[in-house]
Amino acid sequence: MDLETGGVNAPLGRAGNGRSTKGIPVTLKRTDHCGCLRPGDVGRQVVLAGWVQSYRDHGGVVFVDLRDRSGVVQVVFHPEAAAAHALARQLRNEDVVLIRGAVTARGPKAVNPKIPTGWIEVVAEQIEVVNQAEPPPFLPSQPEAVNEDLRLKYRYLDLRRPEMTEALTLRHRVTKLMRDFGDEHGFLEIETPMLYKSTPEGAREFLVPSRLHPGAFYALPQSPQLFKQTLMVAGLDRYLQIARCFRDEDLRADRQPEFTQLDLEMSFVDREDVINLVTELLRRLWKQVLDVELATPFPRLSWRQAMDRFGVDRPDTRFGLELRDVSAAAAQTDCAVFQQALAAGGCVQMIAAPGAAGLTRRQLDQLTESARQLGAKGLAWLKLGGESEAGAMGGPIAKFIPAAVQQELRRLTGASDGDLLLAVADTREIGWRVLGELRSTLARQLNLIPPDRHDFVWIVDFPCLERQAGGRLVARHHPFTAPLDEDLPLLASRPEEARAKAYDIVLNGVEIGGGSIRIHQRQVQARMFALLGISPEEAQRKFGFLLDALRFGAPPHGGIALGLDRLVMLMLKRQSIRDVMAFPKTQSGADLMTEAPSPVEPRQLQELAIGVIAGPKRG
RNA sequence: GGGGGCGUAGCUCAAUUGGUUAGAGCAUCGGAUUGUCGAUCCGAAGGUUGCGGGUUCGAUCCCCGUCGCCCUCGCCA
Repeated sequence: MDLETGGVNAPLGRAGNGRSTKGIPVTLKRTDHCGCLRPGDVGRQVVLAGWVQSYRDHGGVVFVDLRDRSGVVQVVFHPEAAAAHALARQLRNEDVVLIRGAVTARGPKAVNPKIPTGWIEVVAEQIEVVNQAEPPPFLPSQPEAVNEDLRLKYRYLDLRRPEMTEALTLRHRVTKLMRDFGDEHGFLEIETPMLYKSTPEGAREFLVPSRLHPGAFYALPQSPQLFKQTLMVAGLDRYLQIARCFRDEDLRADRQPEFTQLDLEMSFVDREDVINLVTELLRRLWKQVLDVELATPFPRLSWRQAMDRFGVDRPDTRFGLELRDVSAAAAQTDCAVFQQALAAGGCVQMIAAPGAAGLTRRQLDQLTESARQLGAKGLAWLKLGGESEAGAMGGPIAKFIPAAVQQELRRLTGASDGDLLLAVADTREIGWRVLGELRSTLARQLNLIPPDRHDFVWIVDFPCLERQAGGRLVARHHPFTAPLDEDLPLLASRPEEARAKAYDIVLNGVEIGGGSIRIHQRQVQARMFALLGISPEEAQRKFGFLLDALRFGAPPHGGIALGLDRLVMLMLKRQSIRDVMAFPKTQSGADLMTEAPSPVEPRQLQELAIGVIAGPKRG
């Protein structure tokens, strides 16, 4: 090939904007990826393919930063390669090019230590401009953050950014490892239907009209729960799926209408088997993807311990500020709010905020206000030490607390001078809720959360059931969760106290997965439905296929689902699961790139026997 | 459904107490430039201040409505 021709391209005619590159044949074939070249490649002839990230035209020498998925490398055009040089001078951001040249060591003064390829550059001999780009709405290399709605509209530009490429790459490595791990442990990857039966329990469903059955609908699955149990009855023993799930509820930074779970189910196992397997999976993920060695087994808390110590069932164990029940000490005070709460059968709970005795009255008022919004009647506070002498207590209620009880409170909470005690006197549940929330808020405010911690904890022994405001019992996990064997008798007498063979895995205060051992006996399942107020007819209508399956030889089985998006988000320390999904939706469920959801043709509705009551919103 | 924040040039932002011709950096276009890497230098172009209404002599600024995005409570495993 003639090095002087610089390829087959005619001049680009950039200024005239007659910019078609149609009909120009591509003759070069890629040999290497931009970001992978190293000093060891010096001397090699390579062909690179990628996008122009920036160009620096010095009149003579021209530099082009060429980017592909692997990274960026600097390409140099010298005037001696005249044709290539002439084309290079007309390059613009995000043009797509193929470049042939020699990998060359940079001179000592020309090294750029900021990029991995900064010790070498490619001296171009030939360039083919595959496709010219119009000036994009934003540049993938732009240092300032771009509005998220713009990023979502031009997602293909956004995904060119290294952070996004990194996220999708890591996500791929995570799912690949999950599949490999499952394969090693005897799991079969089995797909389950997306067009599914509507079972209006739990989350609101997306409905899909059936053309062949006018007036009837499929639902998109909230999860493959019932199918995976059915697969166990089928004797497939171990099932795994990277499963898409759909829930039509309001969105958050960590919630999308469609999201992904690692869903798995195993036969002839108990709780320990599932916990051990998932612990090993997580240990391996952190080791092989993040190069972090996790200490296993992970700590384990019963649901009740988690609530008593942290006020929530997904405790962030990276910091202290634990709740303490100080009811016994509070009973020995003359404090009216304490006495009233205790008399009403409630309790007094406290947290000790280290070094927070210096909070201003205004800050304390704000805490009190948020406590009220969370349902408390108020928030009592005590400053230890502070303005007065060491060992003293300050605050509006301090004078009602005898010295001996003050000492007892210090002992119970582990607080000392300079700390702040916050107390809620109310029902136990409100105390949990309020102090659990304040605990997180204070930890952030007081900077008590250590970075770079990976605090996993298993939460076990959840209550099976929960009594709703109206007095009705509902399943806390789902109605197929088996009670602990020793708690089976409680179902008849005190059902709220029965604990379940359920487990959640929590990382840094975020629930990343949950599962249970399922009921595999029809009689137990029938009792559970009865407790939940689901009549046999209703149960048969909604879950008949599973009840049938339980009659024909169901093995004991159980499983878990891990939220893949949240898991990857935490691994990458991103603030939103949208940043670890290729094509996420906005808070109102819109896809700004494709403009879904959109109105449809009347003909389509007619075919589906659907009438629309309210029209779509007008922009 | 409720609460809060944001919306100004293609992008990121500024604009004094409501005041005269709405500015800057990047991107774009033209020119210069042989070692840059957020290149540099000279020049140019670029605005329905999300949209609609109101108050005012005068609105980017104040008020009402509306649309969009984000955070959050409710909701949701």
